[in-house]
Amino acid sequence: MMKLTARTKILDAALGAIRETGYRAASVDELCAAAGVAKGSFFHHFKTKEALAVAAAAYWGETTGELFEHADYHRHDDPLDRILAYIDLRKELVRGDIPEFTCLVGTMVQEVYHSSPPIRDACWRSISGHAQTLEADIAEAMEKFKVSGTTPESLALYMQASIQGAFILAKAANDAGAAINVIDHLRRYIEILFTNEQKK
Amino acid sequence: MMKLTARTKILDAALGAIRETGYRAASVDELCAAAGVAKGSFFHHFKTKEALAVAAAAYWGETTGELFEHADYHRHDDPLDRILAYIDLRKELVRGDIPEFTCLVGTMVQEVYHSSPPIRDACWRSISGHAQTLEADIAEAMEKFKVSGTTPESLALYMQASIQGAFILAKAANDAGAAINVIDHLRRYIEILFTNEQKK
DNA sequence: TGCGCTAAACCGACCAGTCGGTATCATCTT
DNA sequence: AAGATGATACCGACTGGTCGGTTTAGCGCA
Repeated sequence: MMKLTARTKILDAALGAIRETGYRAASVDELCAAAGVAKGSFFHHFKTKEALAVAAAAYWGETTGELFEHADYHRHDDPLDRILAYIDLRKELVRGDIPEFTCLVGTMVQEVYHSSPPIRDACWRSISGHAQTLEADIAEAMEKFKVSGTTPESLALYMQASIQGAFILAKAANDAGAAINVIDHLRRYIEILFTNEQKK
Repeated sequence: MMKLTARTKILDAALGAIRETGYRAASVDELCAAAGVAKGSFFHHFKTKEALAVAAAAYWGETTGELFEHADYHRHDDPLDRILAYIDLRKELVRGDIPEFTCLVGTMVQEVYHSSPPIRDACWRSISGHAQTLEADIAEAMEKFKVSGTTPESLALYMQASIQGAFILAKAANDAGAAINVIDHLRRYIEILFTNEQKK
């Protein structure tokens, strides 16, 4: 079990606050209050607010990584089924309020890509790292269904882009349904991409 | 020709600054300096910074709306060709530095969807308004190629989501190529969605 | 006694927004 | 024609408050 130290309490608070209000608007004082720690503890554990953001991006990558690692979708024998089950899982995760299902690093990187390269790179590590976990299944499916004209890396990143775009639409429309609609199209793309090519 | 008043100078400065650094980080003083106007003028034209953001989202919708309205892709006879040419145009627009081709409202809405409903709604009007300009072509193509299982609105919004996701990846990877890769997949989806269904 | 950690007062920089004032110009009055 | 009026555009010093970050004093456990 994870220790409930000040550090992890601050990280958990950061995840929630940044997903709600963004990086700049989430003040250190606010984070400390939400985490139930004093400001001194914050700067004891993180040299700067920027360092917290980098740590939060890594923390996000770890926690979500575990979620997907232990998910059921890996159980399917067919690689395409695994990919589609992954998409179904992403769709299922779109539940509750918007800050609860949207992506920390996708939110953060828009704000800081220009002003903070360290945070930007940490966000990219999280996104691309997650995308990489899909590449083996995609490679296997591409071979099995004789799909060419792209690469597992390229397709995995496209899936992440669609999902990130789904979150933007959900936020703008203030409606989770907008995200669901996007994920349904992503599923359809994958489906026909792998089943269509065979008919040629 | 547009009058070069303080108001439009501020709006133009806001477009650039917000796309670079985000809404919160773009301070009023900074915007005034970039626009070459005094702070008093800013608050003469916009009651609050939030009001500027709402106006900027509308202004963004107008200027980009004109760009697409007068673009060449409408000339194709075939509706599918028009859609694909639209995607090709979006791909061509991915040039130069990242702040120059990314979307103002997509950037802004992530930051403010929770804290400012007026800005959020203005962003949604811009996104959904642009998506609507694609619906007629999509409807025509769906009928011509006998595609069912979705709606023009749904597909138009998916296209916007993919493009927004493309921008997020480009920002995170600090590489416009990441956006190109996404748009290529979007094109492939549209292509096989309309040409595959016929073979069934 | 010493050390990892926490607490809260504190600091300068910067923030959005205010306010008193000037410049310009079209309209009305005489 | 000349002067008065009022609306609009613009200016920049100023304010109260918040920001990230520092400092100093103390707590709990070895």
